[in-house]
Amino acid sequence: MNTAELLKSCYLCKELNVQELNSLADIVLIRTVDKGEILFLQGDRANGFYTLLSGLIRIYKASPEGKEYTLHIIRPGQMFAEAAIFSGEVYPANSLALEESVVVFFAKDRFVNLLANSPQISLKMISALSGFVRDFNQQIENLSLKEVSARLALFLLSQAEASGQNKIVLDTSKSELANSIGTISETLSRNFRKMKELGIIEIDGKSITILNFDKLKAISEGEKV
Amino acid sequence: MNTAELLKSCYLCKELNVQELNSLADIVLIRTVDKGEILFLQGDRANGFYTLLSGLIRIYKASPEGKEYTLHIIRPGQMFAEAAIFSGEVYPANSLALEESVVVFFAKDRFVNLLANSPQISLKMISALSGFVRDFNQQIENLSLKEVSARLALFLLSQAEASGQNKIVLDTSKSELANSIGTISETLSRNFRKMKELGIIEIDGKSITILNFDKLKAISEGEKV
DNA sequence: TAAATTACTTGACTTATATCAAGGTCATTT
DNA sequence: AAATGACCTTGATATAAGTCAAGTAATTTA
Repeated sequence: MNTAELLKSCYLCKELNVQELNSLADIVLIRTVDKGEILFLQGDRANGFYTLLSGLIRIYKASPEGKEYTLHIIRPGQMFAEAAIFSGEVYPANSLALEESVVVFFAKDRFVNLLANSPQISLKMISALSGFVRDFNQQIENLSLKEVSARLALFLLSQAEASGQNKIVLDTSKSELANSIGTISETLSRNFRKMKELGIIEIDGKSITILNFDKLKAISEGEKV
Repeated sequence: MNTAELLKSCYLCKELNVQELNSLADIVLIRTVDKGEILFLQGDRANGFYTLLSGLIRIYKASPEGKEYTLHIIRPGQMFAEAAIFSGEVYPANSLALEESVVVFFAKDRFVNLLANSPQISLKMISALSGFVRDFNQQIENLSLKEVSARLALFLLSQAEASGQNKIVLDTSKSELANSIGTISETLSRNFRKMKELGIIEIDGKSITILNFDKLKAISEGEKV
């Protein structure tokens, strides 16, 4: 895969078109970091920020007494060390690869230059990130719905709404779905069965048909199943 | 409060300094929307995007058959209708104030102009939003820790780490804390008591002192209490 | 200061859901 | 066609946490 294609997987670049991705690709540096390797240390001169393409990075500080504490665990797609580039000239924390990782380095000078010349790119980045902020906010709201049935109902409704159809075809395994709505496959399975028995949905493998939208909506709003 | 101060509460503007906020303030329009009022309709010409300062906005579409469905519920701090400004020239959905709301309108032309002249502002906006994306991601991770004790331990540790002290003073009510870690006050109360009995923490009203960091860490990682 | 309101704690009870264990279904390989 | 393995379903059980109800402590109002 070329650099532009790789970049696309970052939250930051989600809205960019091929041309824009290419102009970004020209100014970044892609680097592989081995498991256990240090990417930068607290106090190192900070000339830019990073995004993570794959792997896992730990950002941590060491207190004067020598105790370490974790500030962030960085997951693929995320940007990190961006605070450094204007709050000061050095990284305020250490970073360590918890797994073999691929990172993208954005040199501050070149990045600012690019933004100055293409405000359209700024706009798209801001927009993309705002969208994620909104979605994650929503997801946090949803996860605090206590019942699995409510979260499942919400998932089904949002899928149906997004496609404009009453038939949903899962694009993941049911275990993954379970995980994404904050439960386990057994519980998901039981919830599906219950809804099926009540005539709310019909299931055939990965395809689910909604038969009773109103009931599903009521469940998503907390009604007992 | 003046416009610049109001703007500061948006995710977008979190990193901006007074001067930058002022230059933004010069190009935006603040508007109050009554409960039940429509801000824009699907198909309306889109010259810019919004952020919400207070209130609650529903973004929804109407299907050809006349059925409505909600795309997003916008909460204070969030940006909305930003997709419109480059994907097309019209808003792709309707927006309705569910409560009396205060919104900020950013005209696209003026905003792009500002970004082009001050790439520093772009950089800070991108950085601020990236930070929120990371934090929310983290919060989603944390909420899916099944045990309340683990979530509470995580909260205590992160507070202590942030302040560098082993004494935490809550800046909210305990009910609010309960809600923010995804439980209710009774359960929180019982968890506090348990930790107190085990000598892990000491509580006096709103101030909590951590006596055993290691144990707390173990609990945050799933150890039974 | 007393009364009243609000916030927190505690106990008894119920329930949703995770866990453990077993069996079934489906697709792919041999 | 039999065998393998991944995924899903189902049942039995245990338990964390929510609900309901009552009491205590803290704060505000009069």
